[in-house]
Amino acid sequence: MKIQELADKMGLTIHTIRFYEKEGLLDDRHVRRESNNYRNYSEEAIERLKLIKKFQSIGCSLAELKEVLQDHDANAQTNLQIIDWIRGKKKEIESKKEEYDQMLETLNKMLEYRTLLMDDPQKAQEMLMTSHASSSD
Amino acid sequence: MKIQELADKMGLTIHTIRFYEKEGLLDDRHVRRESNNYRNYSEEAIERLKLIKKFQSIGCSLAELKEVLQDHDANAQTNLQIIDWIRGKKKEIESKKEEYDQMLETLNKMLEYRTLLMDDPQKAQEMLMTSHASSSD
DNA sequence: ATAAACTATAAAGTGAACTCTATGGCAAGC
DNA sequence: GCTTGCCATAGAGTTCACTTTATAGTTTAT
Repeated sequence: MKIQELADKMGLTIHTIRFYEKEGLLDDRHVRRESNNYRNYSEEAIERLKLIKKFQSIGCSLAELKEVLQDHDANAQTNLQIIDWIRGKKKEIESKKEEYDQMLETLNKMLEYRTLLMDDPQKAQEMLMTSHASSSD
Repeated sequence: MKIQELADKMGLTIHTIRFYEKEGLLDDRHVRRESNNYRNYSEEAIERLKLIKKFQSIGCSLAELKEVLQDHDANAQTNLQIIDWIRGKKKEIESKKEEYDQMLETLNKMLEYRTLLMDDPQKAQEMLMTSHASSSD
């Protein structure tokens, strides 16, 4: 598979894919070269890019990913470090989920205030006086 | 309250606080000037910075925040837009939470694989053959 | 009264993650 | 065989959110 095809499949630009390669996020399990020097991507490349996207969406940096996506032929020390990293990430994600729950509460209060502001500005003003649950503190 | 005191309270640098002001995230409810031109922060500044931090932690850009934290003296049109924004954010957060749940599953599988790799590399290898739930796609 | 510690502004610098530009080689259709 | 389009590299440019630097005025302690 050539670069444009992969880019289309993944919703990325060819620039981004080459950029990831340059950053060491892809290796020869994912890209090889044809005789004309064109890049040729394997199916594993798709899985790798999906994994990158997934990790990115939870706030991992590319540098972090580079470490953790290393092949398992790395030494045991690295393996232990990766286990630590995974445990740390799990905790991060769990506390992030709690943060999100709080945020939903905040957004609900904001919505209540803004809706009231449309219907009855007088009452909205009163709401501001008694609590501080708006976007206008 | 002077800028250093606020910075200490909020765990920010004075540079960051001035930067937020320049970006329009603070107004005269939060900062005024003393006769010597020093900034003087109100208690509302603390609440505002807390809100900024909260929104930032769920991935809002400062530009986005500037829009949504505007005072309620904006017109009704703006108010409607803000209500839309809040609704959109709620959906975003809810789907983000689902993503996080999936991610936790992925991490658990990675952890299982990496742990097995320490104890019994042979079996870990077999695991790779039957499923694709590792960092080594 | 002088040093230190704090305040101010304006502007340049940084790092992450792209994104784009310039330049040129290959390939497929007419 | 020429145009169009995809591929290559190298390097410059962009955006965001700070962060640092340079320069200078103000306040506080000794």
